[in-house]
Amino acid sequence: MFDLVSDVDFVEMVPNKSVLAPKETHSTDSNGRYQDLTSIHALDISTARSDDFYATVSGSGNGKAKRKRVISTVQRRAANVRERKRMFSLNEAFERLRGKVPTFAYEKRLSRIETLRLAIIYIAFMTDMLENN
DNA sequence: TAGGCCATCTGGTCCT
DNA sequence: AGGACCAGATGGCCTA
Repeated sequence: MFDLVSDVDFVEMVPNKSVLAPKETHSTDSNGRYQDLTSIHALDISTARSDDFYATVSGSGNGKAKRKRVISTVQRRAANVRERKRMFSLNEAFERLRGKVPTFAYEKRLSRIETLRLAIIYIAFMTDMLENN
């Protein structure tokens, strides 16, 4: 079950893609998306009024109107930037975990799901070692 | 070409 | 009120 651990190799896995950093340039997407999303500092949220962020939605049967949060384009872009940063830090954590999980040196870079599964196996193995020694 | 993986966007919900 | 978190959708890239 733990055969791969016999060839323990804490090789630093080099990412084969430069996908670990948020996009720093404007997109060339044919749909024109990702434009001006580089820096949160470039976003001007000051012009948006809080009233702009809510819309009345017809109720779901009980006649009561719901207040749905509707954000402006500027706020949506800011949220997108935050989400990219969040995913970036998540990927950094995955990268650190890859560095701790033993793999064969010639193996290709572990995917995120592979990293998690292997980490589970590795932790179980180490726990077993501790408990039986 | 299909399938896997990933980045990104987006809207909903939770939390501070 | 607004940021963090999450999951679904979408599209691009890569490999078998």
